[in-house]
Amino acid sequence: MSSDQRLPANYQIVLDVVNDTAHGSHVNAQEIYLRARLRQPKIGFATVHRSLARLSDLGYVLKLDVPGAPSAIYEPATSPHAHFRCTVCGAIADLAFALPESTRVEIATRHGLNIHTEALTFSGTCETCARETP
Amino acid sequence: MSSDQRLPANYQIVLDVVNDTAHGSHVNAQEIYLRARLRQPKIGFATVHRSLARLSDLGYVLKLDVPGAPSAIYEPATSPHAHFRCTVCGAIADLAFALPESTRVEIATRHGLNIHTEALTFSGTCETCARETP
DNA sequence: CGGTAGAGTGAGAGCGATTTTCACTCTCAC
DNA sequence: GTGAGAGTGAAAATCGCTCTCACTCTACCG
Repeated sequence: MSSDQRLPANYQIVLDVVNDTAHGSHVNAQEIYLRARLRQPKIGFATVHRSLARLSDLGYVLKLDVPGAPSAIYEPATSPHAHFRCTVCGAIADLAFALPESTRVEIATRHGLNIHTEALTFSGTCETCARETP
Repeated sequence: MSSDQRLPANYQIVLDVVNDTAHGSHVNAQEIYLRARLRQPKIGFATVHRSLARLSDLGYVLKLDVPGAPSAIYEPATSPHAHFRCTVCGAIADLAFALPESTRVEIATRHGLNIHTEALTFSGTCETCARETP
């Protein structure tokens, strides 16, 4: 939290928007743009994208590329966890699961890789959709 | 391999192209289009995409949405494994690793989900790039 | 105080992957 | 042979996202 003051005002607004996201909800850039406009009506689309890219680089927010979803989604940077996407309703949910550190290390070692990030996404039908679409 | 005969000729061509892919290589739709044209010069771009979508639905090929990659990539449907993408050179590699069945079942049960597919992708730098970009 | 270099900005054009549209062509059960 | 339905290719459309460019803002120098 030390260098927050150094963020340009707009970046801070975007960061706030993402962080004000309800826990477990997932917003895309379009949605973030709309919400940021409520706080700073003149902010442009490009700026939101630029901010998200930078914030993601800095590790302040998490960018997710979910297979099947039309656009990237963002969430506050929290502890690593997996995601689930319902192929029927498109909803995305957090799953409290992360690969054990040891597994990642072993894979990296075995293949001579430097692993920085991991993305684990499941797809299928959620409880609700499974009931409605048998 | 039972119902292959029922596939429209073009779909079969696209399937063949993907299956003729060198083991471990990863091709995108553009590349598949070019290769399919060698076998059937009149095939259109739309048809290739349509074929891939259907073949992917049928489980004959695997569609991968790799975070950071500009386009989806395809590979023959084989046993499940993870992928690695080098953020420097963009190369994609197969990793012989899959989540244990039990883990998937447990997550599905705990959250009341029907999990059909899982996608596990790591990002970082490959051995070569790590050497060249210290 | 100006004065200015460099980062940041918004609008709109541009881009690349994929999808849609549409009129045409096949296939095949009858 | 014929008609319905699936398949097809070209071109246009869509859609997220990135780039460009002229302008503005900020921070620091003198």
